[in-house]
Amino acid sequence: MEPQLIKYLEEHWNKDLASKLQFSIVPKDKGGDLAVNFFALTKALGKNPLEIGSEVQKALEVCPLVEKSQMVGPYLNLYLVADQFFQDVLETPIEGKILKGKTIMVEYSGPNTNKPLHLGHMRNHALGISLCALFEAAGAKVHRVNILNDKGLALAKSMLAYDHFGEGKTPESEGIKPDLFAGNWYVRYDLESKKNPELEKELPEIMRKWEAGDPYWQGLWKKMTDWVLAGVRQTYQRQGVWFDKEYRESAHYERGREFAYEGLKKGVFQQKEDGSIYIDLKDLDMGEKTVLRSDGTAIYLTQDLSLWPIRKKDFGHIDEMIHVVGDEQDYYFKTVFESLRKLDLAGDTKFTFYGYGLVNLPTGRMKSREGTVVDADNLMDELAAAAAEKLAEQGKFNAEETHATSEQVMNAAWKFFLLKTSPTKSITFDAQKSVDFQGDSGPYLQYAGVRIKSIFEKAGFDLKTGLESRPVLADLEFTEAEKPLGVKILQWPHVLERAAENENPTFIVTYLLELAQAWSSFYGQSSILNAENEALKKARLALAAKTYHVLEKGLAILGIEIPEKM
RNA sequence: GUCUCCGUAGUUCAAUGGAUAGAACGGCGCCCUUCUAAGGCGAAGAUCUAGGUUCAAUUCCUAGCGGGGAUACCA
Repeated sequence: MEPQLIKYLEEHWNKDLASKLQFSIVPKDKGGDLAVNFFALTKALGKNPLEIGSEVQKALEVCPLVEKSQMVGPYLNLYLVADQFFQDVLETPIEGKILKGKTIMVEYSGPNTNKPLHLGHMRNHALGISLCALFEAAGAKVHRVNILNDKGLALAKSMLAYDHFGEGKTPESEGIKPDLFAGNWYVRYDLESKKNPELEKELPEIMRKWEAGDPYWQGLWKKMTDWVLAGVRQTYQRQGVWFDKEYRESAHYERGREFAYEGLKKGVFQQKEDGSIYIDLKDLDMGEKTVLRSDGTAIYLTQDLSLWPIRKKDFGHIDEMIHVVGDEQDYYFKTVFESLRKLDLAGDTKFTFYGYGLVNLPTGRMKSREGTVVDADNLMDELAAAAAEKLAEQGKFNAEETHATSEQVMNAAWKFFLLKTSPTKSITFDAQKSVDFQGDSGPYLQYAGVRIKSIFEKAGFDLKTGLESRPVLADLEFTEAEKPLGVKILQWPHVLERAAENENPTFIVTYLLELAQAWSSFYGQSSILNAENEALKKARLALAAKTYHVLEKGLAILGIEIPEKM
């Protein structure tokens, strides 16, 4: 609607300045459907908002789009001609194009292969899933990548414990999820090393043998990482996490060493007397960062640096590389990015550290040592059980439906909870509250969608075909009752654009809540199937279908599905 | 010390420099012989402090106060 208004005003008011007008939402109960403000033009015209407003108001007097207009304070509130308004509503695009032509790589999850996923990963996943879907909805090409941290001291500890006490047990023989099984040996190491501090001394030897390719330790390593990965992948699938490509640290860390020597030869890295190699970032106030230890082994930074060229080779040009990681790694990633720049590897790629705040518990910070880490699978089970209980009360589901739906509701619950707060803020995850589906919640949004679906089922045709056979506006008759919901729908493209530009799914969450509220309020006040006349009924069905499609898209961006029933 | 993120109703969160700061939970009052009450309607309730920039500041700047986090040959 704005483009048509601007076009009209360019012709009938001011050719150069009309496009600078700012449109905004009319606050509740202010009257009007769309507001125009003139703050940006006060200097250019040397007039105050009221003067400009009345000029514009005059120009719009005979505009076919505007029923009437009214100055309220510095704003000109427009009452739009219903036909035009609702045509715009029904034609609101679901997809955006602001990122069209852009290629974005998103790295997320980054599990350690020594234990199961926990609550912290869930925030990472909620953000990773939604960022990727958001960019795609805004027109970008997205590559989802993962880095599996499958080597290191932690894994050596697990191997040691299994080697000493494993007795050949397997996840199958014990009947537990393989990542949990493997993770238990990591816990076991902690326990045993407290009893017997001597154990710790065996670790360097294990690491050395593993790196040297010793068949026994390589075999055990493969067995244990495979267990963890098998379990982690089960969890990924349950959560809707997937990747175009997974990179294993173990597969390319060797390359890091060559990489360090190459850099030294080129003169971008320096060497110390003890043989260690470092990159000088003092000019950027970041000190010196070691890239190769004095004993010649690579560190994680080196692995990260050497991974980038591999990724570029795999995927070609990338406009933006986003790392979704906890914000405590801020400094670390700054050094990675600066190093890539110094190495002249960054090209024109924009590197983004997407840091998110910690997920705390009401009792404080999660600490693996204190056993306060919330396991992802357990949490999801808990949520799914709560959902299943609620569904059972409805009494219209068989066991299979209950399971499928409770999984959908479970995913909606935690994803919503972890996305409704801005990424930069830390979250206190209250398990009790997340199980409570009252009010602002993922299930609330699903419920709104389910109620729309239900209406269409009752009306005897499904939503998809309802969309394809686009309603003819002439057959429809809208009233003021539909306006607030229409206004909300019109905002969608702007919200999508802003969320994509700011790389912030929280904007989508907030919007969907408002949309669902507008829908529920409309639903509560106006009957659709029993509307006063056929034209109004058709109009309301068309509006309901539109609402559904925006809601469905928005929820899909958050990684949330709308169940058939609930 | 330095860097960084954060500070909004009793609580958990929103708010692209613009209208009366939006929700939800909790507490209060309503609404199920009418499309699913996991819902709707109504009333109460908030910007850490002090300066500054601006016609306009929750938002930007400076200084405090309070809380996370980072400052490794860990990741």
